[in-house]
Amino acid sequence: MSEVRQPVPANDRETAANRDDKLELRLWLRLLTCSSLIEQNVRGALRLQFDTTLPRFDLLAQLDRAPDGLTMSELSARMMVSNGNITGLADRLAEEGLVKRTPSQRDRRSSHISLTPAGKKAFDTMTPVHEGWIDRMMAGLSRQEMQQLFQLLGKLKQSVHQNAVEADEGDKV
Amino acid sequence: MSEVRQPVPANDRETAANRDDKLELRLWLRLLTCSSLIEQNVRGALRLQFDTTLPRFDLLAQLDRAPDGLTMSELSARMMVSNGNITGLADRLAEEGLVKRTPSQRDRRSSHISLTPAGKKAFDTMTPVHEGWIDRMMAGLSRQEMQQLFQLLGKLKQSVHQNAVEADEGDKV
DNA sequence: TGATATTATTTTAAGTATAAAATAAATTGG
DNA sequence: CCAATTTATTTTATACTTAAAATAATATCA
Repeated sequence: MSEVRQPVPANDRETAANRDDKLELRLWLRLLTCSSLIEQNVRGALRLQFDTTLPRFDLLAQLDRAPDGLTMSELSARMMVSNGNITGLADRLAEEGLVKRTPSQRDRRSSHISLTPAGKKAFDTMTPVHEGWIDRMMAGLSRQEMQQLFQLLGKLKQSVHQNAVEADEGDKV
Repeated sequence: MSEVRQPVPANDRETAANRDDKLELRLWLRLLTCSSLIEQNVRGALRLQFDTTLPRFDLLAQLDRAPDGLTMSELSARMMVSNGNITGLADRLAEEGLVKRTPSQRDRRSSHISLTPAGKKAFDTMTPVHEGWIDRMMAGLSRQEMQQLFQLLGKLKQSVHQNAVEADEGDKV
């Protein structure tokens, strides 16, 4: 009847998971929903506007913040993915001429990955646009809400580190 | 010197990304860090304790909450992954005898996926343990902090839906 | 020293994920 | 009714991701 369609809740992980579930579980599902939502948006936009992927952009971003380059292990830790994953990603980006490997002098096992000029240029083109996407997606939150969210997520992060299910080394925060 | 090692900040996406970055970006990186952390923990625990994977568990969980089963499209929407992904996952789980496809009577294009008794049993074994992992990882937050976080993430979710970069249909919440 | 352990990376195999094209069935509008 | 469109799913090709094994180099310490 009406020409104005009412907003309809999107179907996501929270759809059928509610009332009777514990707060912890609902919180996790909502956190995952938010994270996935933003990730999908960024992923799609990177593909459409720059014909690249999120892992590639992420790797370039890590390198941009580390002018002296990073080892494979450091990249693996910061991006929180497996070693083998980084090997493949770095291979592809090196093929495209965006990153280069420099063998370490002190340790012949490791090498430093860094941006090539082409890689730096590509990243510098993308990053302000990327930042705009993030700003836009968070536009519905006030400054204060963002700060509060940031602080609460900091607490959550600490809690997960302290109570990790496995690999509980006890000395990471 | 001391026998008591001091906690050392873990290296993650936030490591080199700070001071000079905008709040929005830092918030996104922290959100992604939290999400990845929990995900990795759950993934590892599922593998160690039940020799299964997160996508499989996730699909079973979705079906458990929908006793009448779900179509491929519904699963795809709720798990926020592509259609083709669901096809493959459902194929593997069907091979393992945990889910079954029932052709729809009304629409010959679609089928309903549902848990088999074996699938239900497997899920019922895993879910209380899974819930314990989540509870444990969130143990550092008070009830009130969890509620606040839940509420703020709700706002964020809404904001992302409203300001999506692409596929902005304008009628989903 | 030299055996042992640890660390850094790559390789392998399998699974997970996407986008795009293909297939097939249902819906819509003339 | 029927041509055109939309919808549901699968297929294809490629990329990403992991865990585990393999390699190779470094560190440790009796």
